[in-house]
Amino acid sequence: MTNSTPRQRARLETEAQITRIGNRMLDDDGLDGVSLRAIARELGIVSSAIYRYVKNRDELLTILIRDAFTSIADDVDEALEHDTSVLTVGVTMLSWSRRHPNRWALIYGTPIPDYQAPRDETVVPGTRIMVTLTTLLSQSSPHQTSNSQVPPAHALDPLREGLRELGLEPDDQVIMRTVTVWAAIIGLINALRFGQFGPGIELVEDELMQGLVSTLGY
Amino acid sequence: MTNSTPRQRARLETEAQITRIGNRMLDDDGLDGVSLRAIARELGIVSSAIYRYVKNRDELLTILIRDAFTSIADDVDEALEHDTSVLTVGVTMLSWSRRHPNRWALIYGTPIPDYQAPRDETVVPGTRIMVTLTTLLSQSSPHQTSNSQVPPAHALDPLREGLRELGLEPDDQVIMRTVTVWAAIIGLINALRFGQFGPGIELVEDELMQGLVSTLGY
DNA sequence: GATGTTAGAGAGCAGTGCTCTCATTCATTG
DNA sequence: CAATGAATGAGAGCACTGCTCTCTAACATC
Repeated sequence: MTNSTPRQRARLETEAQITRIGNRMLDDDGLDGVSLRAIARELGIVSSAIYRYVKNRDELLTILIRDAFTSIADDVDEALEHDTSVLTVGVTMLSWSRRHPNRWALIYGTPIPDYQAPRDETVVPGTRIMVTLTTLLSQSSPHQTSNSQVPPAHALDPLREGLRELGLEPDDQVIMRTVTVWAAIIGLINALRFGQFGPGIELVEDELMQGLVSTLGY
Repeated sequence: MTNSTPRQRARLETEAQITRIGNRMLDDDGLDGVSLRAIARELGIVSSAIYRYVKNRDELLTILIRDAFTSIADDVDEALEHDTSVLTVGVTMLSWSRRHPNRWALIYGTPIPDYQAPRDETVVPGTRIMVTLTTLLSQSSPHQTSNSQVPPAHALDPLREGLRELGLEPDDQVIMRTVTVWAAIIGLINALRFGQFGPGIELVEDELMQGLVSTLGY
């Protein structure tokens, strides 16, 4: 006896198709191109029927966001197996962003208006790389002694609490370094992906990442 | 004899009102809240009449973008008069972003889909801070000797050309340092404004900027 | 085989940007 | 000063979005 009826199988298939089409529309036309009506159209279904599979547009976005976070974190994890370094994190993320610019914008760009990320679904995959980076920076210290002063202990409380929930207990120096490195890496990629340096810069992306990481002392 | 008819004066007033309302809607509800129909409604005008004053939505956005770039660059210029340092650039931009988060997202966040910035109108105000930063970094060298290797000369050609058009001729070392510092500062502010570190981090924004700039060697 | 759930159709609401036509008001010019 | 032409606004309409509600038909289960 099969424990799945034809209807159940059809539903799973349709759900998978929806996320597939959604991801494709995101890649092709950006977030604005992701339209529930267009997906329904492509499924050969009337527009209202799509709501049998997806509560609303935000729920679809949550799926796409989770997918993207997972994809980039998987890439980073795999790359770190071959070479465990901050630079590897940077260039791997950079490479991923080059292949999926719209997905990058979805997870690291301007927050989507009115969208509220459901903690349970996106927080965990969304923090994977940061956790990895924190442990990485806990082990290796920077080549240059960074003279960055640590702010008053209580100021870092909320951040420390957030990291504790993820199973980490780094000291304040490491927290500060992590935040700095994190912001710098994402900032560089954002600046590149969003074209803030004008055209032509694509040719030196990797060199810029290398320069940045080495400037940060890693 | 007045060189302006009542009609001309009314037009100027209406145009000013449109940008005023547009800016307010941007501040209040983000870019998605900026709707031509809503502006027309507030002007007591039928929706189609708004197109007598504004070619289309993109033209309004161009105005808002130019305004924002000018505003933040003015702030930076004024702050630098009192204290000429990289840190001042960073904290001033950070402070501006705190006061105008939606305007910040407009100019430094994810590019607006399908929007094409008209070179003549936005490029000049949009590059003011970067030009300032480049000259700043041309004069003062970093405290730590950054061991960032410079990429092959031709790779920086497009960037060098862009800077030349703005009246600058920095050497490659300075270009690399500028790009790095620029990306790091914007990246940190983006990460803060876009809530990538979770809630509670607002309390240490300035300290983070201080730490970042000092880590960069300034 | 009756019952209840699920998938889908279809109409409709409110909102957006934008275009086109028509009327009215104003400014300029013969 | 009267006529011409430009500027302003009204109104209807198109195409698109997310989303809701009601109804019907297919399917699964008891």
